[in-house]
Amino acid sequence: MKLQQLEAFVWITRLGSFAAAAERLNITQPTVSQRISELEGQLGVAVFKRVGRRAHLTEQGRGLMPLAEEMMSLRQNILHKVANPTHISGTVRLGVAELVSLTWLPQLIDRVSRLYPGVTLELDIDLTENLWDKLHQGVLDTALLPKIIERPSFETIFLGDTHFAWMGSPSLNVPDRQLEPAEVAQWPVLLLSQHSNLYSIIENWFQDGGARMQRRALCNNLYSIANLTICGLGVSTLPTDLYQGEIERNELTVLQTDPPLPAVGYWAAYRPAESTNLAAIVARLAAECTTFSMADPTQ
Amino acid sequence: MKLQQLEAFVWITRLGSFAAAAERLNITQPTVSQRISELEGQLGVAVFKRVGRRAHLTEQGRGLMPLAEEMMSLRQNILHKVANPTHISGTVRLGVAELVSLTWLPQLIDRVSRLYPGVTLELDIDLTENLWDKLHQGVLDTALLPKIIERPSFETIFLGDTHFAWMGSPSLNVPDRQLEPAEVAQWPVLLLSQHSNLYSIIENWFQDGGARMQRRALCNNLYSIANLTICGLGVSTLPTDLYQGEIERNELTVLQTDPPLPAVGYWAAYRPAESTNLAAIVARLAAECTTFSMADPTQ
DNA sequence: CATTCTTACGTACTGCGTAAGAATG
DNA sequence: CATTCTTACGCAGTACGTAAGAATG
Repeated sequence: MKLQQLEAFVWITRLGSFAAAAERLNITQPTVSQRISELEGQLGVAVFKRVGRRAHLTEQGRGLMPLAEEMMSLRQNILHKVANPTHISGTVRLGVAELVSLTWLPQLIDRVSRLYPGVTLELDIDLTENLWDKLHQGVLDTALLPKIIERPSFETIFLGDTHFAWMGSPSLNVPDRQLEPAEVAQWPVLLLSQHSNLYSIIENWFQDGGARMQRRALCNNLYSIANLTICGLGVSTLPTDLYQGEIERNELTVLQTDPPLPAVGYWAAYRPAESTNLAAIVARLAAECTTFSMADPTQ
Repeated sequence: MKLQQLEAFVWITRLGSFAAAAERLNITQPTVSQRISELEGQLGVAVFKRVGRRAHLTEQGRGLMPLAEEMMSLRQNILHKVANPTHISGTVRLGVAELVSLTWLPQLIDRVSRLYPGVTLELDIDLTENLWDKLHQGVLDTALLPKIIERPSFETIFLGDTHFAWMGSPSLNVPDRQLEPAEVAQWPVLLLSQHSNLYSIIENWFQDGGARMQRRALCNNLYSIANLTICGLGVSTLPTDLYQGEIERNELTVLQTDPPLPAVGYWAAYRPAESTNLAAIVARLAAECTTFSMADPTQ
């Protein structure tokens, strides 16, 4: 019996098909078949019943699953507790909300590559909802994103709050006083796509203020939104920390609003019994990066 | 990281040398070296410090040991709980007190080979003390023997009591009444060797009765002692069940003694976290055999 | 100098991917 | 007919044993 066989078994069970497990493990699907048939041969029992083109767990398979998962987590335990970080190698599929990609991500990558030079990060920058979906599907190991609701099937680590403010080009001649939602609504709004977390925050902000926004554009790319804002095409909600430079150079003006925009909490999420607990390592490093950068933003 | 590597590591640590682990695992010593250097390479830390020609655990090695042992026992857990017994294979080194070899052993072998056809038993019939030593050394997986004192490092399963009686040839003209130790001492005694459990029992029996025996012969083989007894060379303590036939055929006579000989409890002993928990399986089967045979001695 | 671990090397085998096949919805 | 698993086959890397070497008590 080999660890690889159990690993294949675990991922087939989690993802529901041999093919999905193969993709997840970066091996071909026939190889997954082979690992399972070897496992079954050595145990002397079938762990999957092949009904049609779908594989379901047999009774024995259901018994095996918790033990195999324990095996996987024990392996990772060994790697954590006794292995030299320099020699840990593997790939972490890291989903990143775009805002994070614009702030802490470079630090995180730097930190990972210094502490775990053998670890490769596969980045996927996407919108919040898509990231959760991919986490569930097992396509991602870890995601850095705003936590909307509790997801009991994942561990989460708090990363930090990000503060947003309405910003616009100085050419908009924004008055230097508190503005209410209805006043902000006089300018067209540049928004992140509906799948994003920020979209619903802004929608609520206007709704609660009894105003209706005029959407100038939806975009799935925050960086582009900032550019469009600088060009004077409308107002948008941007992270204040990130655009401090533009504000000081008078390329962007902050709109003082009442109520202010709520702070957005960001979290690292990962599967608790991750086959590679590199997922957890990266999540923890991410948390370190943000506390670090919040204490000393120049770093 | 592979299970084989951890297995080698565990056995080196238990037995204290690469060579001993190699013998234990039925592989060559260079192969053990290779497995360890691979393990160390993949963990990026040395688990043994090679001081002189002796290998001692490093700090990381000490951390690894409990995790590796847990891994081994988890593997065996899987084999037990989900594997088909017919497909379980391996070798169990079974130490057997000679008395057991003369009574339950054939049943045990039969039972093992019927339930676990893939399992090979390597029998080692020896005296009690030697069996304990070999268990400690890791040469044996399981031993069936009288339990003299508590051995906290082993699990034990009670097998049953065996009753002994003084026996002699009818040619000795044993009187048909209760004999005291001093009277038994008139005949020369045929004894199991000093390393045996029976030896000390008999020595105590005479001592407590205030008598001194005349030792005719010490032998490490109970079967031979029985033969010598039948030939009239002296008296000996033999298991009553086993020699019922000889008694009925008037080849042996039972000496009625006061006090009678104490019953001897037999136990199966094995390492708790045995790398192959086949050790535990065999111990349990042994227990089943004896209860079986005591309920129905014809089987 | 015997014991113990390491290194070197040849061989046999295992495990993977590609490609083709079978089954199913 | 697209999707999913199985089978067949060839190649490459792995893992073992033998043999020789180094170190030590």
